[in-house]
Amino acid sequence: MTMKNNPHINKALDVLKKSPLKLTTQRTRLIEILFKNGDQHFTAEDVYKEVNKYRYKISLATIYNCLNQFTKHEILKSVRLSGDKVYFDTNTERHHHFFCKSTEKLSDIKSSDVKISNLPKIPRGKKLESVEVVVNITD
Amino acid sequence: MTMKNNPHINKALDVLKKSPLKLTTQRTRLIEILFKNGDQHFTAEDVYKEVNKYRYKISLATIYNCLNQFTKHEILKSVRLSGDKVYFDTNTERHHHFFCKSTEKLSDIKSSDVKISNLPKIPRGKKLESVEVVVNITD
DNA sequence: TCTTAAATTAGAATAATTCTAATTTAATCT
DNA sequence: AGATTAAATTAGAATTATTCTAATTTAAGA
Ligand SMILES: [Mn+2]
Ligand SMILES: [Mn+2]
Ligand SMILES: [Zn+2]
Ligand SMILES: [Zn+2]
Repeated sequence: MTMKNNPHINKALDVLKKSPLKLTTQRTRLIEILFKNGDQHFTAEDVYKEVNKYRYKISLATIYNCLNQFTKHEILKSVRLSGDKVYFDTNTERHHHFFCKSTEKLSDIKSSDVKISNLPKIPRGKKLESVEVVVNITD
Repeated sequence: MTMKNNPHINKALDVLKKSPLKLTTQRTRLIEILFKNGDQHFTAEDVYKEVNKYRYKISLATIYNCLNQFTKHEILKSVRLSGDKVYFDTNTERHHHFFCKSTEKLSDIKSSDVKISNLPKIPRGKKLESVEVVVNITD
């Protein structure tokens, strides 16, 4: 009875099932672990450590493969910011972040909570892709 | 008569002279090259390639050392964003950026050109360090 | 000119991520 | 169910940006 019917997990598993990706043991296990507590931010290394606390082991290569595939299929979102590591985010909506330089942890800022005005026009010939706001904080 | 009295170069050299850093041939040369065209954004590797087009060679280790020291002494500013490489910026004022994912080039957005309102309050116990806006664009 | 702390350098080390190529497995097809 | 095969998993090697090490050189002051 290990935490059945968690809506975050089920939603992510549904997206996986509707994608062309195969439903493997590793992918199912990863989704169960990553989504069990709702919105989270983590690096590949975080996931590797967390996953391998359990009896079932997953290789680091597979963790990278899965996180990247999940991102491509919008089960996760990747967040790249100051620092060398890529963060993955269970929140795939458009939103912004606090980043604490002391703890190296991200937290969400709802897109609707920030109003950006007066943005200069996009350079000629280019098109807008996204606007990312990072609010850096410290302890 | 190699481009004497360029105000950008002179300003940067002045900051260097007022700092505790020694005035070496390599540092002077770097400042002459980096500041000759006003505001620029570049990676260490960019600088390495550019510098070594001239007869006077500077090692990659020295380029990293200098760029980092310059940043510490506010001759340059570092900009870290999506992607693995650190960018250095001759504009040390607070400002924001366009980042073109196709060309991997940065361009400036004046801080005063962007109005950010409704930012949620900083998490308890933390203090604000900076707000960075990156407008991602493509060709 | 002498002294010495700081700077430069080549090359080794590191760290996050991707790649390679061998093996296993999920899903489909008799 | 058993056979087939493209996709997935994996260990370990490779890659890339950056930092470190330790030997040598140099700037700046006495
Ligand atoms: Mn969240
Ligand atoms: Mn600029
Ligand atoms: Zn988030
Ligand atoms: Zn800039």
